Parts: sequence; structure tokens; C-alpha cells
Amino acid sequence: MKRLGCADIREGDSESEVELFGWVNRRRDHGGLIFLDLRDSTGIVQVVIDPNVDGGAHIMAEQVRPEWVIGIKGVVRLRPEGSANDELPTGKVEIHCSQIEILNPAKTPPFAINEDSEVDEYLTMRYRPLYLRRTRMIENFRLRHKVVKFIRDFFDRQDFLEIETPILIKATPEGARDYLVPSRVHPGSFYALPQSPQQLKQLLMVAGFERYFQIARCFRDEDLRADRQPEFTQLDVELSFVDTEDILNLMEQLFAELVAYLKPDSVPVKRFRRMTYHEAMSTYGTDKPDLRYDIPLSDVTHQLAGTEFKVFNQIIAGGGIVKAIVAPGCGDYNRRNIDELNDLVKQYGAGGVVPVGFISDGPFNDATIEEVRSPVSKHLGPETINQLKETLQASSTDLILMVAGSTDIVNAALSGLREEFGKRLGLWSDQQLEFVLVTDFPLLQWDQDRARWESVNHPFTAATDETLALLDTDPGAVVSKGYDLVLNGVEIAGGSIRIHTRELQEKILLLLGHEAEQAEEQFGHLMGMFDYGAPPHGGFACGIDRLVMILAGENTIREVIAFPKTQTGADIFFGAPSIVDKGQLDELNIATRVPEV
RNA sequence: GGCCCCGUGGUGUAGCCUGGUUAACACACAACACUGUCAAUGUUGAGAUCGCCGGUUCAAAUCCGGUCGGGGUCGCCA
Repeated sequence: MKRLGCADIREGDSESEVELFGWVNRRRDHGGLIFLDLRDSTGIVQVVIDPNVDGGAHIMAEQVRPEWVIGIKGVVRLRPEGSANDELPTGKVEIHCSQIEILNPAKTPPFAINEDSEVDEYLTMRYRPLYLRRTRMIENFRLRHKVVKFIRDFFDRQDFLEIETPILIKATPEGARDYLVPSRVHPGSFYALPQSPQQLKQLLMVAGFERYFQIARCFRDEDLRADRQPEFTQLDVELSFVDTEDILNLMEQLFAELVAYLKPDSVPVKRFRRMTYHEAMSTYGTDKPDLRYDIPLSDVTHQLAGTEFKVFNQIIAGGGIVKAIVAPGCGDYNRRNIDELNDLVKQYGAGGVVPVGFISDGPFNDATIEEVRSPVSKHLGPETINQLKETLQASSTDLILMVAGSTDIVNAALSGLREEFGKRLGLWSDQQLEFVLVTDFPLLQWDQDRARWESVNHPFTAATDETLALLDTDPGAVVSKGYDLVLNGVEIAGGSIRIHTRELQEKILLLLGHEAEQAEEQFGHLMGMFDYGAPPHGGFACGIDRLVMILAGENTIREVIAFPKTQTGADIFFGAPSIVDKGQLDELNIATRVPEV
């Protein structure tokens, strides 16, 4: 028999006898009448206990407290005139209770479960199951399920095969730090957990599956962030006989249909904005721009060359640049406000931020010195300031912020400022979803510290046909066939067309500093298979946690992960990682350098 | 590895800068009252020595140092 959920009860069930199970959400005791809000995974329904209907039930109801697990029997009735609750889907009905069974009493919970109040995150993890009991969390996981289900159905419709790949695999020198798993039968040897199924899916293309996908768990032993956990879930996709445009189209189709499915009322979008890496860096200072608001970066190096402001002159003379953004309506920022921005900018290695605020009441074309608030107004002079104002289209109440230095630092700092003002000024709405496809990444970038070339994406990424030849002469100018999908400033997916010949793969690995022998040892399993007829192929991967986080309107990935880990990678609920029994270590031939229990 | 923020009854906060009362408020909790509430209401009550260790001081929640835990972020994350 199908069990009815609390929120399934509607007007149509009026006068029918029902049995419900759930948690007491709230109790309102009027001495005579007692109201219980009964909650289960479907939602809430009101139960009325009238001492005249059943004295036993009433005595039970007096004892019951929030979070007690109970079962009730009763008759569904329409609520009396004027007592309906529009807030609840079940607000027009109530259960007139004839019997209450206490299935399990509950201690007063460590934090409120029946409301969406702030709780210290430590407690949300220490008492995780109770936190998950909150309606908002249940909704997050309902959404997550819908997203994953949609993805599976989508790829199934398109004749993709979902194929599982190993969790115990081989360590790779490239990329993130691996999590290692010791082998008992091969003393001294270790498996690694996959950072992603990258090589495996390429091998599935060699195998001829042609269209593969997987909802895969990935592991990276790196420091955590709001949108990073040591283990996370990725949608992994790979296709054969495709080029960049095929995959970009597939990504657009997938995410556009997903959004249309989840938000049927939103304006449908078929194509996403596209921009090159270069464009993203120059106008937003980042390769994952948040396009929900319009604050572009402008290069003002030329306008500032030759002013009396020595700091800028020196930086420009040394090959640096100056870029600016306009913070609308912030012309009146005081010393303290500016100090905060300075601190922010210093995080990115910039010397500081140079503010030029305008504080005029009325409209004007040229600002007089009195209307300018800037520590450098004298150095720059009214002419330069007005010229800046003109170029940046700043209004008479805006604040211009300039940062000077190397291109990398200036971009990073201003991108940080841009984000800060987006947040401060509340420049976006919660419902907004701004996708952008970023393309034409460089294939390689020079790593100063290690004095060698590094893959921008990963070493299996192919180069565009037009720039491939530059590999020998100017590796930094080679453009990759890689792409990222950015949503609201978060990189949610990325991929590329892959290299599918041994010759090119060897060449790239060599450029990346792998000796031929070493490359064979580490990537030979892949390249060896390229020798047997590998199809051209490519694909992408999408961070499911991040995607759901944004769709759920959450600020951290932890709110869409059932059992997340802390910033130090600890699981507070289970107490992992933990010291293990010496016998377990001995069996694995492992000696530790920290004292054992 | 660096920088920043937080830690006060069960929960969320105030107090801390400018040391000195009975450590305040809201919610939750308990008891009693109450037959139409839905954040029920009213009355009464219990509950924290201020994360931990040390220092300064006549006196420390408050100042200083360290440490632990949580969070944000830079580096890192192909």
C-alpha cells in the first residue's frame, strides 16, 4: 500500500481516514485543543487533537515535543471558515486525530530544525543528520537528484553509455596531489584515487564506445575552499569524431534544457555568450567572469603615462600596466572604505588601489578639483582626471579605482574588486543565471618557478590547427582546443578536444619536461593504445556540486553535499581521518612517523 | 605555507576597543493557565565563569602571548 505523505493530503481527501508518520515540527497547546504540525520528507500537515474526540490521543499530544517521531490516525477535514493557512500547500485541510502513537521521543535538538536559522557550521557537521532534516536541506537534495536524473536521461536520449571506471587507479605526476591507497599484496606500492577519469574516458574512446558519460567521484588532495571539497562529483563526458563546436553545442543544449526543465517560467536561452580567454582576461581580469553585472575593466595605461604621479610612471616604465573599474555611486567613499579596498587588493599582490571619487550634487561634464576626492588629484591634474572620467563614462557620483602593476596582478586585483562591488552593491538577483563559454585558452604557460612549460588545461589537450605549428617556435602562442563553461562567475564545466596521436602526445609531454622514458612509464598505457587506431575525440566534465550549489542559491558546496568535510579535510561526524590500529598498518607494511595510539 | 574573521547558557547574538555591577537580549527548554492556533498566547522558572593554556593586574569575557576548533581567502587545485 502506498503510504501517504504529510504534504500529499489535499481538499480531495476530505472525510477520508488516514494514517501518517513523521516528526513533530511544532506543537501549539491551547489547553483544550492541541495543534501539531506533522512533518515528513514531503512537507507539513496540521493535526488537531480535540479532547472530546479522543481523550487518550489528547494525553499523548500533551507529552509530545518537537522532533518526536509519531504516527497518527484521523480523518481529513476541511479547515473551518477563516482558519486556512495560505503559507502551506496543505493549508486548507487538517487531520482530526483519533489516535497518536509515540514511535520515538527525542531530546531537544542542538539547534532548531523547524526553522532556517543560522547555525555554526561546526554544529551542522557534528550533528549532520539533524541538519539534513531541515526542509531547506531536503529541498537541496531533491534538486540535486533532479539535476542528476535529468543529466542521465539527457545522455540516455542521445545514445550515450554510462560506464563506470575504477576508483583504485594509478598515481600521475601531473595535476593535483593524489590520495594514495596502500596495497596489501604489493608491499610498498600504492593505488591513487582518480583526480578525474580523464585518461580512462579517452581509453573508452579508443575502445570505440564513441559516446560515454559518467557521474563520477573525483579526489584531489589540495586545500579546500567554499566551492572545493577533497572528494567531489563530476559529470564526465567524452565523444569520438567531434571537434570543438560539436561539444560546445552539446554543452549549450544540456545546460539550456536543464535550466528550462528546472525553471519552466524563466526566459529560455538556447545559446550562451561566448568569449575568448583573451577577451575575458582583458575586460574582466579573470577567465571565469561573473556576467550578472556590468563592471568592465579598462586599460588606462596610455592616459596615465606622463602624468606627475611617479608611482604610475615607474610601473609603466617598467612594463607594467594600469587598469581601472568604476564603482557606481561610491564617489563618497571615505578613508576607511578605501582602506578596506586596499587590503583586498594587497591579497593579490598589488601595491594598492588608487581611488578617484566624484562628489557632485548635480550633473556636470568637467569635474572641478573640489568635486574630486582622491589622494592623487594634484598629481594627476584636472585634465587627466576629466579625461579618465570621460573614457570610463563615470558619473558625478561614481568612484574610479585604479590598480597598477604587472598584467597578472592588475587583472587579479581588479577582478577581486569587481566581485566585491558586485556583492556590496547587490548588483544581481537570486534568480539570475548567466552562462558564458570561454574559449581559445593558451595551450601552455611558462612556469617561472619550475622554469618549464605547464599545461593550462591538462597535457592531453589538443591545439588549434592554425597555431599547432607554433609549438616549435613560440609555444606560449599556441591556442588550445579547450573551453570552460562559467556560470555566475563559477567554473562549472571545462573540456577540450584531445590529442589522439602518439607523436603529438609525446611532443607535448617532452615540452612539459617529461623525459621520453619517463613519459612512457607514466603515460605509455594511453599512448600505446593510440598506436592501435584512436579516433579523434573530446569531451568535458562538469562539477555537479558547484552546479547544484548555484541552482540552489547556496554559497558553499557543503550545503549540497550530505556529508561534507571541513576546511582541513576532516569529517567531524565520523571523526575521519583517524589513527588506525597498528595491526592494520603492519598488514600494509606501513610505518608512520607520528606516535600511534 | 601566508593573511583575515569567528569562538560568551541548548541556539543566535550584545558586552570586549575604554579591565571592576547579579554577564544582557531574543529564540529554544521546564512548569502552570488557556478550545481555532499555525513563529499560538500569558505567567513563572531553570540554564553560561565567557573554546583551552599561560601572562599582565589588587582585579580579566574584556589587555598580551600561545594553542585548539570552525569559516573566508592568496598560494595550490593539469
